[in-house]
Parts: sequence; structure tokens; C-alpha cells
Amino acid sequence: MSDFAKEKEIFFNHLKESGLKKTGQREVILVVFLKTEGHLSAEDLYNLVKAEDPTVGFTTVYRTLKLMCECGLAREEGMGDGFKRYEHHYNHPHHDHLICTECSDLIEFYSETIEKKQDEIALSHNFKPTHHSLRIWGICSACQKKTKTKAAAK
Amino acid sequence: MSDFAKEKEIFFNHLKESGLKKTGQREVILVVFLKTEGHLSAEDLYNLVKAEDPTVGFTTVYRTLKLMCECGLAREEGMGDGFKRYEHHYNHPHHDHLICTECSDLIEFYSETIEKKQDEIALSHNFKPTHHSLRIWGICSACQKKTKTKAAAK
DNA sequence: CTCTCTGCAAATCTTTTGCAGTCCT
DNA sequence: AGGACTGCAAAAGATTTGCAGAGAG
Repeated sequence: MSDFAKEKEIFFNHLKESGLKKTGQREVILVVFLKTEGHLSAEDLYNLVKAEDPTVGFTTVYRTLKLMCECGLAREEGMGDGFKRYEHHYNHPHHDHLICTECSDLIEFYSETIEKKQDEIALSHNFKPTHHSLRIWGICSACQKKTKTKAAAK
Repeated sequence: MSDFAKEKEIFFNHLKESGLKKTGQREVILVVFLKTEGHLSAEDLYNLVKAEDPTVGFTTVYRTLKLMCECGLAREEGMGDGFKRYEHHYNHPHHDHLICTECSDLIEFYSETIEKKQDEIALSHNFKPTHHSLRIWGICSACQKKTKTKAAAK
């Protein structure tokens, strides 16, 4: 089964198990979310959903995002600007982010060394870690070039 | 000169350089902040300040926190709950946090290995890092004991 | 039919801003 | 005196909740 099909199944199972109903809106929101790659804010998702079905309101988007997080399809992550972002969680292993403060570009990375060291540190404090978030802000390669070009043009 | 005296000097210099005025409220807020250790929210600080001088409003606390960040005495850091926290920045080298999701306790740590690895990763993406934040959520040692005790009592 | 959903509008919650009066310098 | 500062109240921005009508099972 494709991930896409599995994810839909997980979602609808979660609804059934919680005594919730399968509705058109929830399905549109789910499908639109699954089709995206990125790190969307609730509003981003709302806009994508609205393009597909203009009658869906943001209340429902927020509520459905919560459901998707509950059943492990999505995860919440703040990037330091005012709002929460949502990423795929199912079959999307943990990763961290480089965040460009000029263009808001996000670069994902993963480091075994860092993950291991984190576990060591937690262990040394008798701390039982559940999840973590590492964010590095700075200027991405493209924006560095832009700045240089501007400076040269002076 | 003590750190305390230096920090006051830095703050008042910052005011002078920016054409701002030295006021009683700003001084109380500064001093109260400098006396604390921790990771305070604006409201935490407001409450501490109010105990010392009940006439200070939170507007001024927020505005003064911004000033303290500007001149490098404080740094802003979100812990994933709804609000911003403020830490000492002057002579307080960067560190990361273990965050207990039961009791909200914060444990600071620092790892040279992780810091180095982060720089390597940034470099490998031609990314120029400015700052970063690593947060590990989980259950602290004390809360694990509490849970065990409860379980044993059943 | 019942019980959950939905969208709207209104409420939250933290942080910011406009304003009229107050206080440094 | 004059501009900056302050506290209040109101605004803002993201997210949540109450409600009455709509829809799934």
C-alpha cells in the first residue's frame, strides 16, 4: 500500500476509534495536507484547502490539524516567527532545520552525531526525552549571494 | 567591576546612546531582571517587579525587555508553550535546554560536540548561522520518581 | 433521529500600540 | 520647556470556543 493510502487509513481509523465522523471537509483537508511537502502554517493550509473547496472555514482546518497530530500524521513545530508550522510525521523521520532569516527558506538536516549526543546528555541528567527540536537561524547560501551582488553594485 | 555593575552600565549607556531617558521604572525592571536566575516570561518578570513597585505596568516591562535584548543583557527564547521567555545574555554563554513537560522545570546544558557539529552542518550547506536553539522535551528525574511512586502506591 | 460537525462570530491569550497626562534633562 | 516616558485601554494577530443550523451513521 502506498504511504498516501496508509495515511488515509490511519486518519479514518483514528476517527472511528474516537467516535468521530468521516466528513467531506476532513477528507479535503487531509488530502491537501498529504499532497504538500512542506512546513505549513495553519493559514497556509487553509489557503490551499480553500482553493480546492472554498466553503471550508479555518476553524475546521485548525481542528483537523489537531486530529492529524493526534494520530501521528502531522507534527507541530514553531519556527520562531509568530505561528505554528505543521510537518508530515508519518514515515518522515525526525530532522532539524536551518532557517534563513532573510527569505524564510527552510533546509532540513539530520545528524546522527547530534542525536546520539542528545541522548547521552539526557541520560546524564536522568531525563527521559520524548522529542526535541534543533533550529539554526542564519543566512542561506542564496541570500548571501544576493547581498554580495548588491554590495558589488554600489 | 562586578557583572551587576557592568550590566547596569551597559543598559544606561544604551539608553544614552539611543537618546532615551533613565527612569525609575526602567531601573527597577532592570535590577529585578538582573537579580533573577532564570528563564522568565514577561508576566513572571511583571509580577516580580510589581512586588517591588506596584505602580509599574506591564507595558513598560515589555518595552524594557525589548531594550535589554537590544543591548545584549537579555535574550529571547520560546520554550514551546505559548509565550516568550527571557534569559540573561551578558556573560551567560549560549546553552541549550532540557524541558520537563510535567513540571516545566528547565535544565541547562552545553555540548561542545553538538555546537561543532552544528557549525559543520551549516558550513556544508553554505549557510551562515547567526544563532540557534536546541530544546529537548521529556520527563525530568524528579517527575519520573513521582510517577513511579504513584504507580507503586496503587 | 441522534449526536457530531461546521462555519460564523465572539472569546482567548500574549504582546503591541495610541493616547493623554507625567517626568527626565 | 520640550520631547521622551508611562499606564491605561484598546488593538492586534494567532488560535480556540460557543452556538445554532447542517449532516453523517
